[in-house]
Amino acid sequence: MPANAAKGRTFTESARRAQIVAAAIAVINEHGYAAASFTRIAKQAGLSSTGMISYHFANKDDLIGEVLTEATTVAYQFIAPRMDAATGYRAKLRARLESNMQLVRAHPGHVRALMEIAQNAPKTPEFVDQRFGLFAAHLRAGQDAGEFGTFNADAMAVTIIGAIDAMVIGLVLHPEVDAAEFGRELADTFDRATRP
Amino acid sequence: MPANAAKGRTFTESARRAQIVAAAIAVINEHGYAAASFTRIAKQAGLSSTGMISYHFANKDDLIGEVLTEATTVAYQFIAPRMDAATGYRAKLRARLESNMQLVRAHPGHVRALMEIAQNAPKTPEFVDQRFGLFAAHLRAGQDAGEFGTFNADAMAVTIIGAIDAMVIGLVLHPEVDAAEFGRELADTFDRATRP
Amino acid sequence: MPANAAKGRTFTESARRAQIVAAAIAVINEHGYAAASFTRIAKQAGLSSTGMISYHFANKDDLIGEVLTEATTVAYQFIAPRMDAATGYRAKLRARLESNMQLVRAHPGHVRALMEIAQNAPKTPEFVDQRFGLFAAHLRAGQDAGEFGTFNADAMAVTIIGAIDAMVIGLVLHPEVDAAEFGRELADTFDRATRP
Amino acid sequence: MPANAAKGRTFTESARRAQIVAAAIAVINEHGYAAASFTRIAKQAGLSSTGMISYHFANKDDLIGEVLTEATTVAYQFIAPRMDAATGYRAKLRARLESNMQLVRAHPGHVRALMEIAQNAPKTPEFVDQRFGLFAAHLRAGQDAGEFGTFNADAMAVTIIGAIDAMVIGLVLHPEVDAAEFGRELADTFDRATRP
DNA sequence: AATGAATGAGGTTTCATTCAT
DNA sequence: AATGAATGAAACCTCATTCAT
Repeated sequence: MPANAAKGRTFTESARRAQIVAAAIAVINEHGYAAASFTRIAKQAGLSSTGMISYHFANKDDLIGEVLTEATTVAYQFIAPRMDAATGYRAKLRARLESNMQLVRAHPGHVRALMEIAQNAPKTPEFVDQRFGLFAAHLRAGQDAGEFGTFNADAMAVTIIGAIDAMVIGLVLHPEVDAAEFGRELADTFDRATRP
Repeated sequence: MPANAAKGRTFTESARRAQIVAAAIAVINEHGYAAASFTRIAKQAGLSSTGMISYHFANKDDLIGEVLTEATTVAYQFIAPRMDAATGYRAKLRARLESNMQLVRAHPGHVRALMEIAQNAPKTPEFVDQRFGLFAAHLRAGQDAGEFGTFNADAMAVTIIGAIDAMVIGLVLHPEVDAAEFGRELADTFDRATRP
Repeated sequence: MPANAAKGRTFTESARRAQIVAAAIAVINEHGYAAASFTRIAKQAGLSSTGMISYHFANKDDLIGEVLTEATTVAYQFIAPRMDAATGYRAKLRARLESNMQLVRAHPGHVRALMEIAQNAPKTPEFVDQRFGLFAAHLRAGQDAGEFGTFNADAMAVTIIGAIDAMVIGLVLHPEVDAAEFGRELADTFDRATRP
Repeated sequence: MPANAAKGRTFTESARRAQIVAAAIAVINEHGYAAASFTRIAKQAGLSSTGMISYHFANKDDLIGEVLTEATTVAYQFIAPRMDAATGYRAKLRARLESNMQLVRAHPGHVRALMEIAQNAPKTPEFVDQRFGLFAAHLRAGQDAGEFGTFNADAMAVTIIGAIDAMVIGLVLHPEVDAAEFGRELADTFDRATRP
């Protein structure tokens, strides 16, 4: 009687969850979030019943939440080291923007799923707020350090996040575009915009 | 037997369509696009059955299309004169950005619906592409005129559009925020970013 | 308040009915009986509302009945003189079968409609029974006159009617087939089968 | 989540499918094909919802297809051995016709359903064509063997099939008629018609 | 630990018919 | 004589979830 039995998960249990999450990501990529029903996910995962999914996840939110966690983890593991390698708020911002665009080509499936869920799933404000908070804090710290100029950090955070997401979606939809170049352009844009 | 009877619309017919469109906008605002079912819209409009909606609109796409038309018309009528009043590509860009944020407070329902539909409805890439084309053309023309600096106009167009949408959504979700100020910040941001 | 106001029909009334019947026949030919809804018929007739149809016909059965009458009348007027021109039961049977197949090419629309209705409409047993009675009587009379051999007239009537309908449908579906030839073959078949 | 889960069917699953197919046959017999809605079939089967049917069958075509398979199987198993027992094309034709009429009394429900579906369902031309092909081939082979006389085999095939179907329907509608006798009459008719 | 079966609400759409004007 | 508007039942189908085994 799992379905999140107090988080103490056996090996099999974890494997099953991972398998289902992977299937969900695949389905979202192929058909979009709206079409990611339990039925389709089960079929994709080669499961014979949707009951299987309900057994391992408390409900759909639980599953989608896990997909979100998986996707953000992948993103984080890609972006974080690249930011760490950069020195200073300005350079870190550039690293963030450029690596985010490279991520689109490195893990297209996860990125696409992330975007679809963020846009369409009903329950993601906390996810949005968290991202916003991190950006705003970075900008304010950079301003305090004198690396950034004068601007409303909240407004700028929203602006940058929106720009990132739009460009990510654009790159996903247009695989022929040079992601690295667009990433540099994006970084240049906000480098100019945040200059002291 | 309407449902788009060759466009020749009666007074009553037009009134009902408008009423239903208004109800759809209200429902989308309250529950989001995904939950905007005929049943909910009918209830919101005080209609006794969904058959009523099907009678006046050929199908859901037809209804959503009308909502989109209505919302974009409202937006256009708000923004266009403010852009016209500005002189030069740079000033027009600022007017566009600032008025777009004022629009959020002037017509919150229409803006919210517009965003929800653009993000969630399956049939809107043309709408997206059109907006992108207009922005890219404006930027290129401004570059040719020497008002803007050197940058990839496509990348910048995506960036600006994403920023607009994100800020609009942010303002919608946070009514306490000073939209005019955020609009000015947004305009300042891209004024710096596009400077020659 | 017509809808069969005691059969006393004005000129306009009759014209309207005829127009609607013609539209119904056209729709049945294009989309089949099952798709012959009031909505489609009204559109075909260039009417702005299905109310118009309900106004002139008591209900759908009434309309379909009129279509049936119209089609059978056309068929009768084509076949009757050709039977009359033939002498004797045997020759008349041949004339009936051959002319019926020629009718398919002469009035394809009416024939198609007739078949569709006879097969699909729920309320046509009387029509079927009437046709059966006429055939059986003809066969029995021919037997009494010594022109036909010994057989169960009822069974033969059913057999012939079924053969006619199947061949009609076949000809309708295969316009390239020589209807006159198939008509002769059909006549030959039952000439042999009914020979004394 | 069945609905044709790659054909690997459980016992329960098969039982339910059979139950639903049986209910569909019963409904078609009582109310005709057009009225054989999921709702009515579910009620007939004692099921509480139409979702149940959708769960076991991919869609209505799937269900109707199964009904058709079931009915043709029953018919084949009745007719085939009787044809096999006969020697020569002429005798086999007689066996076919006579046994087909006996089948009406042996399995009235299946026969009625078969007729209703063949006539009314949209997706059955292949079924019709196949039957036609078999008959035409039999007739031609018999002609080549010198057992049948000279006639257009295609025309004769259509004729015989039409006669069969009409008589089947007639027998279904008139239970008091002696099916065996009518079967013999039918066989006699085409025995004379195809004689060399 | 897992599965197959079932459920019932909800989705959009089409339909014939009614009625006030 | 005609029309536009409305109705509500019924259609097929999909969904997330539950439960006995």
